[in-house]
Amino acid sequence: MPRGSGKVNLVDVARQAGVSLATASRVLNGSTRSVGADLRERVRQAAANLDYSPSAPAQAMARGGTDVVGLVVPDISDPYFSTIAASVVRHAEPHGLIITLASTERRFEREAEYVASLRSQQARGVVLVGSRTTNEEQLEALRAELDAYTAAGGRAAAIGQHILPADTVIVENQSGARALAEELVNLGYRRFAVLAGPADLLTARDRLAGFREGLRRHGIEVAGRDVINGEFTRDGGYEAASELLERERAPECVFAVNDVMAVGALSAFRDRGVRLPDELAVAGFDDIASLRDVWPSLTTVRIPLERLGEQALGFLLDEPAERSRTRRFSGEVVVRASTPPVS
Amino acid sequence: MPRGSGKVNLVDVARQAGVSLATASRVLNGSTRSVGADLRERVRQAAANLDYSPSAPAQAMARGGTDVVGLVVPDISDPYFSTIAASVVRHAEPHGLIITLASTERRFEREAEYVASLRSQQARGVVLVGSRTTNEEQLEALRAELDAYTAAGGRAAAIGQHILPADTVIVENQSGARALAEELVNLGYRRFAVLAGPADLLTARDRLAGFREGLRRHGIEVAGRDVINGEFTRDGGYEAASELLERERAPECVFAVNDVMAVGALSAFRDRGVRLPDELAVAGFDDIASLRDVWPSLTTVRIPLERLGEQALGFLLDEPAERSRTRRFSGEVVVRASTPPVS
DNA sequence: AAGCTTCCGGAAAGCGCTTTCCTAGCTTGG
DNA sequence: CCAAGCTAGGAAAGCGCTTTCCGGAAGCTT
Repeated sequence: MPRGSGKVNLVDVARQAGVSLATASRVLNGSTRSVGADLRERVRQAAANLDYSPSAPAQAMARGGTDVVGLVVPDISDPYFSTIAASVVRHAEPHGLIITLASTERRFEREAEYVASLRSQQARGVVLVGSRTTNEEQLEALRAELDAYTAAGGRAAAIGQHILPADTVIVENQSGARALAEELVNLGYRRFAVLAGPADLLTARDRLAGFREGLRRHGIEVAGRDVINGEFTRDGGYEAASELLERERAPECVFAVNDVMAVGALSAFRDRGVRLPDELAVAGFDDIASLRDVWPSLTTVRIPLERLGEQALGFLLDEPAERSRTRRFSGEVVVRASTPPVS
Repeated sequence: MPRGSGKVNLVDVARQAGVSLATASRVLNGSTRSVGADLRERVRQAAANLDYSPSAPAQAMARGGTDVVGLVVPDISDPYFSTIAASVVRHAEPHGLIITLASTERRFEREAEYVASLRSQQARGVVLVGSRTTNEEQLEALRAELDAYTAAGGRAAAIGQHILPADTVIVENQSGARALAEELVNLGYRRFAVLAGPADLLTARDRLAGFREGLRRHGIEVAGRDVINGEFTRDGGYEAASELLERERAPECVFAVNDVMAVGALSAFRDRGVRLPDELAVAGFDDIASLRDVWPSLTTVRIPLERLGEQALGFLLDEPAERSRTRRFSGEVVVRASTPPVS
């Protein structure tokens, strides 16, 4: 490559090819209008010679839009979200979409800021991942921002609960947790405790509610004191589990509302000398791939995480619909070593 | 917010405020030039009223640059990379940088494409994460692209090996592995095997070399047949470990060159009925946080992953240096349950 | 062969912003 | 009291591209 000297633009290419700016542009972006084969070749050559790289901002301006899609997750280092992110990135690439990543560090009020930033960037769409809180103020701010964004032509998709003005991919938390509960009862467990995550996170609430419902079908209740709230993280699970062990009456089986908490709980129990899985059973939710190697391997509810991002992107690429759409994915109970049958 | 009707620009704001375009611009981007307090207030009001959102592409054009930083990782769902990504994202935010994420799915030839795309986007910088292969052709393509990018004013940083024309954050793989080897010998192990990852990945090679060097200091060799190559992933570890068990003479201790492989190996051993950790010890490398809950907990080499992204970003924000800079981070051996002292 | 359509290249009008460059109006000092 | 010096607002020139809109040339039709 010869000296491009870093500042080659279409004008240079056109000049070198001996054609007009318009022609050069037409050749280079495979436009609808045809261009003579000879000129086309000349332009191609010139562009290659000069190592021409089109200015994306200029294109965005002229075209009135970009190929950027914003991805907003609560915490990219959490394997649940990084798996979803991977699926979004993977499916974005073939469509020529560029993914912009934002991690709110679970400070949900920042989601609105990111959406504002995406509007400013003229991003084509946004994918909001993660559970929403019940904080109405935050929700309202986010909704307003999303409305402004879609009014400006942006597309929005959410993965989680359907409480935003956006096409939504829903995980059937409640039915999954219910099925899990029933399975655990079938295995012979009767006394349960739940590590329930933050009280205001909808995902956590749904899973708890579903779990309780499943138990209730068999006449089993979980007392409020056996439901321990905490962070939706590994450490949150560890702490909640530790707290649980202080109680006088230990449960037979602990349901952590996600896998990340469940493995934290596993460690907490082990650190206190509990013999797993015989002395205490543990179940999780999500079936995170990178957590499959813990011992005892987790009984959990498998979510098709790879599909979630794909579907969300699908929404963005589809024609905008009149009303926001919904796609539900259900989970599947997977029984593993952490919940052996009660003998 | 009144009807912005989605298409408000600075001209509208200026008109509503009854000032010129120039003044509106000066107010809104806290420019160097002062503007009378009254006008300033009028512009602010107008912008708020109209729910004005500046066009980032237009700004990029006029300013000749963006605040975008590209992050290129081999696989965002791998906890090693997602941890680094988290640290990059976290430290980007306070500087107003926007992170664009690309995951190559370990197809390294795509790194060059992404750098080209970033040049086109006028991105401020790029952070390339991950081990390089020894494939000279790929390396050359990437180097050429990076040179073109920096020639155009972009900044580049790499996390991994210093074989690219970029400021580099280096993990001291070799010395870390050496220290680990010596520690394992001190614990009483003598017969080792290594799950070595891909033969052409520099990181994997360095760790293997360092490990061997450490053993050699104590007069111990690892035969070539006890070094098993495979993918740098969990499944790669599982498979390599399975292969190992077919051998006639089992080792006392297995070193997997990263934690992800190590946990895969753990599962493989367990699936074959090996009693861990007494019958067979396992050690890893990286000390991935989300893998700390496996049992037996992994002896490993702790890398300050959170610092890596921070430092890389630091390079991008610094004044460009004459020659490319280097920052080294060393690992620290952490002994846990997976390698009990040999009695 | 004249009138039509078709085809293809070029000129030019933006896209929305930043930033020089001017200029009018004030302040200030000798 | 006037020249010199500031200050702050506005006009306008880009930034690099896409895309109408035009017009000349070539191909068809009858």
